[in-house]
Amino acid sequence: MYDLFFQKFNEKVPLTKDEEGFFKTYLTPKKLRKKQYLLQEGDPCNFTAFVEKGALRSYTIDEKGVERISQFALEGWTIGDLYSFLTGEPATYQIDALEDSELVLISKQAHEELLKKAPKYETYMRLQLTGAYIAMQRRLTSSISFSPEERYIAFSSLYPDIIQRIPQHMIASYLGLTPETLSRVRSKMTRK
Amino acid sequence: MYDLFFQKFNEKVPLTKDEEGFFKTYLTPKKLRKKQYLLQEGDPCNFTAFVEKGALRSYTIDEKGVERISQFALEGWTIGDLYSFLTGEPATYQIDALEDSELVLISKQAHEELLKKAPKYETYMRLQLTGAYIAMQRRLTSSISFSPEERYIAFSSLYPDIIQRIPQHMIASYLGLTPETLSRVRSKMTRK
DNA sequence: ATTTACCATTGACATATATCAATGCTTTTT
DNA sequence: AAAAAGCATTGATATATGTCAATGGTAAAT
Repeated sequence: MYDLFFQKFNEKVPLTKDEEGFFKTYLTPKKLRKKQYLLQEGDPCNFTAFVEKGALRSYTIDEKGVERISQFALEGWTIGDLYSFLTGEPATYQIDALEDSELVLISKQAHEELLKKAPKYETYMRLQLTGAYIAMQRRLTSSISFSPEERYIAFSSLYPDIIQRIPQHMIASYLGLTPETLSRVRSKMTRK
Repeated sequence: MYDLFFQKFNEKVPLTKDEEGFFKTYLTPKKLRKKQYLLQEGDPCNFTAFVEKGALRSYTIDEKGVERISQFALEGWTIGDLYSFLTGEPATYQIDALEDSELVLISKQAHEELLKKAPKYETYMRLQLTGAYIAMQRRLTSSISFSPEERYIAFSSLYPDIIQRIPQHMIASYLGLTPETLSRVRSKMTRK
């Protein structure tokens, strides 16, 4: 049930079996059907979710009803609304399942207790955040400096598994393009 | 010399005077003249720099010689190339001073020792990173979803001090615009 | 004090991307 | 099995932004 979670955790911070057992008491499993919400806009996000199986996305909807996807999460990734999680403010993102999924949740309460009781958890969190920060910086640079075609190419080579599993118009949304533009970019690429 | 550094540190993680004294032994002061480099592309970034006084920027230069500013840092901010700092890889960013500046450096070596010896330092780092992550997420959303005018307005209200002190064409670069476009956006705004 | 570098603005024009609309295909729902 | 929904593609057109070039002002360097 928590296999992948502990595999990833151990890659960052090695744990003994006893420690794993201790951590397990703070984790909550959750299953989600495709299209089901994990988090609705306006609710406070009182968890982070690790994806054992499946695929999710976080996104906003603007005044015109256009979806803006801010993040995908496949197996081994973590997803949530960090700002809301840390501040208790209502979430600005919505999260739902793109496929039937199995998650491992860490509630805000568990998070706070673990920070107090388990130094290894704080280290894990720091490393998680570091990775997320670097990935986001790369994406920001890409968004500001690169053309749609360059962004799509970079995305494809970084996340080939997402290209396989996720509808193209969602990738367009993630890249900040219209579906039409992405379609044209792709057709221009294959013609080359 | 380290006044602002410890003020900000204490806001995140309170320290006793003794602890401050302990931390001080790991810090290095540095002064920089306007236009001087703190970090050149290709050198590994073996420090993070806290700005006591002055202003800096980090940026890349693309094949065409165009500067892309990725970050500004005024008093109380921290700047560096986190990826390079953590991995030891050559830096992808350059950093230089926009005004005469006074910095507090934490070397990579100091960073690693502090992580081992001072749990409060790890907490401080985690909180720093969390804040940086949230700020970057906001900026990314802004970059993908908002028009140049909206981006400029958001930036102005978030960082009025930067608007005051930094040349406009650098703000354009940060926002991912040409200087001409930013100029026109501004003139359209005032005409309203 | 003079010269030089830096900077913001404006105009004319080119180009990339969005928007609106229609079509056919595939998958899901009933 | 039929209907509906979701999706990718393509065309025509509009709009926003970039590019190139010129100007005048201001601050910095000599």
